[in-house]
Amino acid sequence: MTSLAEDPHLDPDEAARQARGRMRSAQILGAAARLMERTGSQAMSMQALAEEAGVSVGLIYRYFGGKDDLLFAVIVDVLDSFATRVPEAVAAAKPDPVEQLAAAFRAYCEVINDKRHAAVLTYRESKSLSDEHRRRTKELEVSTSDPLRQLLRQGIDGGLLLDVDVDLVAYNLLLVAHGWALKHWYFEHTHGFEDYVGKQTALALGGIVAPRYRRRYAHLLAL
Amino acid sequence: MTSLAEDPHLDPDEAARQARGRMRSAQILGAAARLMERTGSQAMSMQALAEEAGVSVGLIYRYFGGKDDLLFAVIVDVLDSFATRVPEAVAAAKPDPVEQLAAAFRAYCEVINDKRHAAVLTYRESKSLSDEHRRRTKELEVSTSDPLRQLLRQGIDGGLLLDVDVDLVAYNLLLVAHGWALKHWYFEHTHGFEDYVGKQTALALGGIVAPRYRRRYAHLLAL
Amino acid sequence: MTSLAEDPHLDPDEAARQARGRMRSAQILGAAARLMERTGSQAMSMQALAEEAGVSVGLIYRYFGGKDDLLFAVIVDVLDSFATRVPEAVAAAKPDPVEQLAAAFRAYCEVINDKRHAAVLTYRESKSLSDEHRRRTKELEVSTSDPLRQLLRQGIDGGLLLDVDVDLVAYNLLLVAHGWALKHWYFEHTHGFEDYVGKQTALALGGIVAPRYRRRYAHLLAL
Amino acid sequence: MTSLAEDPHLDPDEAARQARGRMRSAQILGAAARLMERTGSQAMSMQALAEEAGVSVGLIYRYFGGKDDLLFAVIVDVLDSFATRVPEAVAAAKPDPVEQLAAAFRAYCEVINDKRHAAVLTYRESKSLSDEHRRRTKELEVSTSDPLRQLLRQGIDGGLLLDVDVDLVAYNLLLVAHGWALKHWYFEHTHGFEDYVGKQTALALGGIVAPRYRRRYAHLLAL
DNA sequence: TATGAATGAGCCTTCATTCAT
DNA sequence: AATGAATGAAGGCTCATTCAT
Repeated sequence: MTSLAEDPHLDPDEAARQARGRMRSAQILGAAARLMERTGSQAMSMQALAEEAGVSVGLIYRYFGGKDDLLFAVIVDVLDSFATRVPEAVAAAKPDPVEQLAAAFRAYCEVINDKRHAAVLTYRESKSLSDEHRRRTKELEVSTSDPLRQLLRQGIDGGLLLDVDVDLVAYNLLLVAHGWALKHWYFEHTHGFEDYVGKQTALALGGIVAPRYRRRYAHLLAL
Repeated sequence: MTSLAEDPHLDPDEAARQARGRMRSAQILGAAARLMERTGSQAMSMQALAEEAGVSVGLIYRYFGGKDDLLFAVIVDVLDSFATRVPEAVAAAKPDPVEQLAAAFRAYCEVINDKRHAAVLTYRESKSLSDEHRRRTKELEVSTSDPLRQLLRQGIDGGLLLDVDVDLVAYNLLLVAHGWALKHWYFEHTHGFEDYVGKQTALALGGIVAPRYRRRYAHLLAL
Repeated sequence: MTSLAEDPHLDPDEAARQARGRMRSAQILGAAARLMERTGSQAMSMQALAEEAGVSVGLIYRYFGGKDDLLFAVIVDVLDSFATRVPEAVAAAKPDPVEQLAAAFRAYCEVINDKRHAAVLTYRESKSLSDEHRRRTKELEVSTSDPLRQLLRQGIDGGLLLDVDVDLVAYNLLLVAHGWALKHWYFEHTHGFEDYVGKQTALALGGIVAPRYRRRYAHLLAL
Repeated sequence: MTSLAEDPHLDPDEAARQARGRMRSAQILGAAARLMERTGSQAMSMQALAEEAGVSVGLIYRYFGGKDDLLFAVIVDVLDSFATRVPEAVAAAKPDPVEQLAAAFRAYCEVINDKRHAAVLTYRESKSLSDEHRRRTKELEVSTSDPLRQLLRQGIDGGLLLDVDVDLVAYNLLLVAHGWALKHWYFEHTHGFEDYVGKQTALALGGIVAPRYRRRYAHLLAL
């Protein structure tokens, strides 16, 4: 009921309980993402989810407020992954805006590939969210795309990129990254994931890298 | 549902009846698209649809087989518009693959703008379709994107465009066209429709027009 | 549940345990009465009761057989108070049937005032009891009202009271005593408890005291 | 949907529909009162009600907003009967406050006897009502008891009755009237309805009729 | 053609009860 | 003695679909 800030020195029982709780959450969340992707969030019945997750119906309600919160939690889980892994990828890339942009885009795609089931929900199920949840989702989406916008801005300011509409290009990159999940069933047979990311990177950068720097980024622009 | 080519020799009563029938269909279809866009197809109740359309529940079942058929009909209605208006736009454009490509893309965007409510359903509600309907929807989508692929192929063969992956670029163009409907609530405040189409055309072509022809298409590439 | 007369020779540990047990019982029983009065016994969830009582759900089941037994225990607790305190009040009053009747009535009212939460349950929740529990409740209610009937009979036999229907008058007195709990929210602002008891005593006796003895009981009959 | 004030000249179809609607309402309301009395309103399941009423579950929701509204409707139905039949009885009685008081009390008892199932609900189920419904119920109860208070006031002003607490006596009369429903299972074997009403009238009036007028109302005061 | 009353299967959610710790 | 995670049956309610008028 009352839970102090998680203290690692808490008694072991409490720690074990929390660990089991997190496991349960993940177990249910994963099952929910799978089912929602398969049939849509509205068509997913809680009984079906219980079966897929291997728990009882009642237990789902101990961990999540209800169907709405569950959808929200699945979406937040993806957006959180973006918030974690994209900055990591940027930090690991060469200290160059364009290289970092490519790395960020790849990171978006990788998260989407990892959480393919959940990623499409952002696009498909936003109407099923409550007003409050929709608002918070939009906030997260915006802040999630911030790295892209910052790098684009840096590239433009440094003369590496043409003076494009930053918001629009960032939106396109996200759209294309989600495109892998949306038509995954189609592309995984014709293109592999690496192929998809490489070609999309080349297409996207091809339209915005300043001509004089095209040679420098030839490894990214090669079709 | 199945309507053979109308017989011009039908008696006048029959003609009037068919006209009223088509009007009823459109009336219901429009209301359905609006409601589905507002809340998702699953959340739309047939009783709510009846009210929105200004008819009784029973009547909907006289014109459409059921809820599934209704969703399918709404989607087919959009895809039909593509099939009609894109070729028209191509025929009306200058006889140049790149010009025609731009015209086709604009036509896609215009249809999506006109039927914004219904357009998003293609992305959002495909999982709600029956297997048979989903199969036919995919078929239509593929044939719908044929003009793009043909024009890209022509442009590449004529040396006007770089040797890009035709399927991928066509997919991107459709993705971006639908992007207008998906984030319409966001862009309509920052970019107008014309702005959106112009900039997206420039971005897309900027990445694929062969360098030596960039000047010829400067009016399309201007950011 | 079943508690034999405690053995005074029990070891001290056992005694302490029993004491804690009784405290727990009272703690849970009080919380149950409060919650039941607030929302009805059916609407009271065992988890809510656990929270209100400050114990775990499991513990409730160690002390009470289940929800049904709990309701029964709450009701029995009130009826037990009647069985204890009414005879005490009668014994403490002057040795006169009418004085004792007034004292008994006052005692009923006092118990009801003390256990207002639980008292209404007798009226409101009898339908929620199992057949067996309902039977035993009725038995207790009847024996609970015995003092009233006996005193009325004595008064009539001694010529102090008119020859009224003993059962009916006893029933009325109980009804009016419970009336304090039923409309407590209303009367506590217009009449105080003392006012209520005094006036009701006067009204009830006013209708049944033999005319020739009205002066003797003027202190009870004054409106 | 839009229903003008009921016009007797409305087309016959509409009239027939309204008639059937009222029949359905009564059919469901009666079944609800029976079941609620038998097991309590909370324990009554909507499926059980549907079966008892001989309709489908869904239909209940066409006529009543839900379980809450149903309970409220049942209670209002009783209170409405009071509002109708008590004034009628007063008007039909001799033009004398005490005679009219007795007639009013009898009318209360008769309504309660007729709608025994529903009458107890006022006492038992008030906690199951929503705040708004409880407020409106209380309003109705107060106005329902107005005739009693008025007649008592008249009797006192005319010197026919002792100067008793009007609110309290009115409350007692209602309590005793409901007492017939509350312990009906007990009294119907020992007293008949007529016996109950007669004796209660005598008891109640016996305590409040001014001594000098006791002979005039001997027919009401005879035990 | 058109209506809308009626149906009932199925869904989300709650909660009494159990049991491993 | 005490906890609370876990279960699953049951209930309120919705809504796609039918059919008499």
